[in-house]
Amino acid sequence: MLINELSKETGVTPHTIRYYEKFGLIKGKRKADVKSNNYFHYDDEVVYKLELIRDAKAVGFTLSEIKNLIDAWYNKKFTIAKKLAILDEKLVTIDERINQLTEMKKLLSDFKKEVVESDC
Amino acid sequence: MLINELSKETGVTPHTIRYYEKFGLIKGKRKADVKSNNYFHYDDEVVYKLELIRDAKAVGFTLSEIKNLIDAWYNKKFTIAKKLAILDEKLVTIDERINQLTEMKKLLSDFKKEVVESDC
DNA sequence: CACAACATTAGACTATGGTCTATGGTTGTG
DNA sequence: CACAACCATAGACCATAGTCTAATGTTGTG
Repeated sequence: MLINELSKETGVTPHTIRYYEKFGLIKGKRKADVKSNNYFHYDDEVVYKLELIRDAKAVGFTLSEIKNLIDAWYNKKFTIAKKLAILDEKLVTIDERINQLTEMKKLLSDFKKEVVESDC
Repeated sequence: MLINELSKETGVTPHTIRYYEKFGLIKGKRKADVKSNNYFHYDDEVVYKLELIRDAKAVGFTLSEIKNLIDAWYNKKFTIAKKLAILDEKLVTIDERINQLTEMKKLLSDFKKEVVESDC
């Protein structure tokens, strides 16, 4: 599929898709048999990657971290040990973030109680 | 205390403290009885606010959101209802983020299992 | 075939959250 | 009193993650 279709399928604008491509997160291919234009074609793997990017960004990973993750996922040159190292690192980060969020939640809940009780 | 002491106490650089002050997150006071200089003085409330800012930033709140939160905390002009609304909103955000992180954790854990199993 | 809709690249611009530099005045220790 | 260490303001600069514009070529429908 071409960039516009990919954009519609994923909700990521063509601009941002090109930005990600330049960043090395995804890759389109030019068809050798098409000589009249130089359009990039994208497959379902790219769709899945864009969804992964969206999710990973939502939890606060930077594009560089996501690149790392995508390499663990798709780069056949990476050894199993290396892939596991990347995954474990991200899992630790996620746990830390969940802990921080839980603490912040407690802080706000406690303060909320205070505010409610002050109303007497 | 002056800005340098505040910086040492909180680990936030004087530069960033001034940036936060310009942003409206904290406020120093000039002493009326000191005429020879125009130094700002900071009290313990500011120390606490800077710690709150550090924690809130760590969980992904923007400075604008934090400003909001600090207003709920310290702004005496806000009604109790308004304070509770702000707090509830932030609590919802935190829950959403925890859910997203939990999902991402599952995704990575599953993929990790796949990688481990591929090693047979 | 005109013309909209789509494709490409390169480069300028934006917001956020700082960080650094310049300039000039103040305070405290040897 | 020299001089380092400190304070203030203003404005330039940086990275991240886009977003927009310009210039130009291609494709598809009436």
